[in-house]
Amino acid sequence: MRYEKGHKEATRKHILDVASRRFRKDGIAATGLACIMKDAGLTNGAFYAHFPSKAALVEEVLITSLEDFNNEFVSRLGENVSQLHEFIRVYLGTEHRDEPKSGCPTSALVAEIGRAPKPIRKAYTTSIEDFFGRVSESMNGTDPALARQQGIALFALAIGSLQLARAVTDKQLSEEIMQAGIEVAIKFTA
Amino acid sequence: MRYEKGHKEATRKHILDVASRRFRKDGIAATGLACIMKDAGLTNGAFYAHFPSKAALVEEVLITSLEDFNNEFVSRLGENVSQLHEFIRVYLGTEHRDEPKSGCPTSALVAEIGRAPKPIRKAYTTSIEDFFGRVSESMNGTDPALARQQGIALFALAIGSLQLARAVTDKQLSEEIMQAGIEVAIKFTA
DNA sequence: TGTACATCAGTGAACGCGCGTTCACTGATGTAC
DNA sequence: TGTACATCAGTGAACGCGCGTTCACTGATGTAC
Repeated sequence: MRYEKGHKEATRKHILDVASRRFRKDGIAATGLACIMKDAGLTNGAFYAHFPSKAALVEEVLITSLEDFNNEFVSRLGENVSQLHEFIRVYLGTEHRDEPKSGCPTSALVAEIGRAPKPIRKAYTTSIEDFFGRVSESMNGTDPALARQQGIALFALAIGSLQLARAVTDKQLSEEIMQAGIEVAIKFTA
Repeated sequence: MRYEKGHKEATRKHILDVASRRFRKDGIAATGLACIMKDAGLTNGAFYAHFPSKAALVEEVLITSLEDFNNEFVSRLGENVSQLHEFIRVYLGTEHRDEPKSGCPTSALVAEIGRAPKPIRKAYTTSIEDFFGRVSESMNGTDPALARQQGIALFALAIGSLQLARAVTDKQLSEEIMQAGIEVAIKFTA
């Protein structure tokens, strides 16, 4: 997050990083450009030297943050199932639940993406399709079609559980939701 | 949706209905009061004769729409598993995917609820806790703790799948996501 | 029965505010002769 | 080496607009004598 003013490409990347965290924390619609630029240590007007509009920023944030997440996700997966189980435990853990700003972009933003204009939804579709491909590849098994189906459903289970765990105020219920997601996911892929 | 002006209680209910649909369609943050009141066939100022603030409206909308959905959900469930499977097929169907405004409030709003002020999150927690209780009751089986765990995970899988299916632009991928959710859910509860 | 007043739901203009966006400008750095 | 000008990233005030909210008002209905 430390960066020097003056180098345009670095500033652009910096704005993307700041916006990506803000969007995941507060939502896209609820995050203003002024607030992003202030967080980035810049003034309002500088934004339009880097992006043509808020919509363009959103699109690029989604592409880059999903790519980053995909890379991190796939790097943690390997050939054996225990690595997948370990990942699910981290995904449905209190740290990830309590830090949406540095967490999975899909769980934070998927509903808003569903309501967004087509270019944004298209950018998301490309990224998630890539993700599904990588996940199903990493899931070993004789039947690749089944691996893909299980990969998709497991991801849906994970984002649904995380969102529920984030929404409820009761800590015990929140833990229970995450635990249910973990155990059912593990049972199903065992 | 037909209603007569002049009876305060009916107008209040009407505003709640209209707001509930708008929130599910466009999101809470993105929906303005002026737009809700216009949809309801009333003028701006009338709002504050019924609700003290937008936050109060949101809270009440969540309570009532979740209650309505719970009632509909539970009424469709019975003692046998095939009814549960039938419900999942409807939940993860094209009609529900394409009509969020009359669909499940959780799948549309859970992420925004997670970011909302505590009173709103508390209202949601009460409703969803009630829902989990009813679902686990309706799932027959010897072990009630297991029924509850499966009920929670199944719901998480359903909302996650629906949100993903709504977000992607590729129709085929969207169908595939819903199908994966249905098949995994059925396999798991068979 | 007719008149006077109270009640009540809803009207519509206005408020301050923050939004996304624009633009004339500043000040540091690079280049040319 | 010094001077003149171009380039470039970023500044900060301003734009129109729609937001949530307020409030003086209207007009229909209910109540009292």
